[in-house]
Amino acid sequence: MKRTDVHHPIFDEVADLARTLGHAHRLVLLRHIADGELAVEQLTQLSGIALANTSQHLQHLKRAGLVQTRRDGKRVLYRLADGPIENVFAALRSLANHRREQIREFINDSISQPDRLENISREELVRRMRNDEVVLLDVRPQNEFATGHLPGAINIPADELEQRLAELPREKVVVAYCRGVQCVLSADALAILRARGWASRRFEGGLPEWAAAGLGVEGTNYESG
Amino acid sequence: MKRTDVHHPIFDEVADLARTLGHAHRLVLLRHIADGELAVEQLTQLSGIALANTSQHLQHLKRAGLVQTRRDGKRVLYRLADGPIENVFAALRSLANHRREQIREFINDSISQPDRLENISREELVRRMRNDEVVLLDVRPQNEFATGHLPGAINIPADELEQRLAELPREKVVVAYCRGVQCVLSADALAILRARGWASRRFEGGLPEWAAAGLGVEGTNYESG
DNA sequence: CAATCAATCAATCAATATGTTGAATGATTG
DNA sequence: CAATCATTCAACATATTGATTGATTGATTG
Repeated sequence: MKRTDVHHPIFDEVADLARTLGHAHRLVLLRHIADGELAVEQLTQLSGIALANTSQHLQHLKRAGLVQTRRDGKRVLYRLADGPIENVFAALRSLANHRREQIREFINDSISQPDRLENISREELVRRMRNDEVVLLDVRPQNEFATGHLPGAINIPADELEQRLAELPREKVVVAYCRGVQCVLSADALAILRARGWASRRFEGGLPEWAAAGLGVEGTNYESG
Repeated sequence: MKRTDVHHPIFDEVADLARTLGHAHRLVLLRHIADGELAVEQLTQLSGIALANTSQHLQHLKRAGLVQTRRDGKRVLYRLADGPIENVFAALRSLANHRREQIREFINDSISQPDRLENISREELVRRMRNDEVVLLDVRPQNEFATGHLPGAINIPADELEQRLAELPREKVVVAYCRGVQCVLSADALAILRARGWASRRFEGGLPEWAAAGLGVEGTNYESG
């Protein structure tokens, strides 16, 4: 009788879009791409996904209009397309968190609680830095660290952290940071640190928030970036 | 050993969620459920999806935590679960629209190019009104509407349209009109409606053409205006 | 131009997802 | 309790998706 909106194309379009986001690998890739233009091989390194597989997922993302490409010499650089992509991701993540909180009301999962126990505000960070209560841990790659970092920060890229934990003092609170809210490196670092029993927090805003607040940055040429 | 973010469970959870939204049938079902608690068979009627199939998709949604159920007699009623589900929906839809608009830029510029698929003639409008196939949408401000409007028209000023879309029926073609050819309100309205998947047309002549043709006008004192 | 590098393509297999059918369950009605 | 109604389950056929491998294309380098 009532042949309704099943046939309306918007549902198919939205579904396609959702399906494109429906694979962890593609989400991981998108996340990295959101941090800036990256070549395919860099993405394989960052994500640990096999080369051809990475390429396929990237093309899936491209077909869906979520990323765009340009060629630079022999490399193909992927960047985020225009449009409210981050909103979708944020909404999905927030919904996932909401569900997770409901399910795990009892369990104290340090990763899933993006709250006061995990994050440290810029204000609190500045105060505790003055009191020398914290150690800053920059978990970005070396080159990014060299360009600019928070004063006094130690640089241990996230993927080396597990091996180099010994370099971190036990007697202070470790505050990890990376490229900013959309970057998960510091969250990963926190998971590792907490698993190993370090007192640790995450400065979610990362370098961008710090610099935007007009606080000093150490490094070669952060201004030019 | 490289502990990258591929292993971060949030990506899997978000991906699961996205995959659940990655099928037009489930989106259609969700959409209906969002309007209120509904039983399975009602949903099959509304959506046109086969019974067992509907049930399966509903259970998929339930597993994903997007809907909840309760029993009422022999029927099982589905309702939307708590949490920011609508946000995800809205974000996805808005992204889909964004892409669609980019594609459409080649095809036509909806405001400047009168397009027969978009505009409805007075003759066709009259005919379809007689058959009760259309809903008239007056997008002018309230006071103008009060003075005079097409018979049976609903009044939703253009700038409130986005918030009040729920007031419009899905099963009829929405015909938007405003002050006449030189007024862009109805064109804006059409953009919104079509972006959200409404079957919609524009009566470009608006109230002036209607009245000039000697057709009846509802309202307090159109003559005096 | 041959060698090399980055990325994509093509082909395959395994794993999942979907739609359909008909049977089974759970609750209500007479 | 048998009959009925609403929903779910189970099983199957089919389609889609994902990972892997090796070949191929495009651009650069010497």
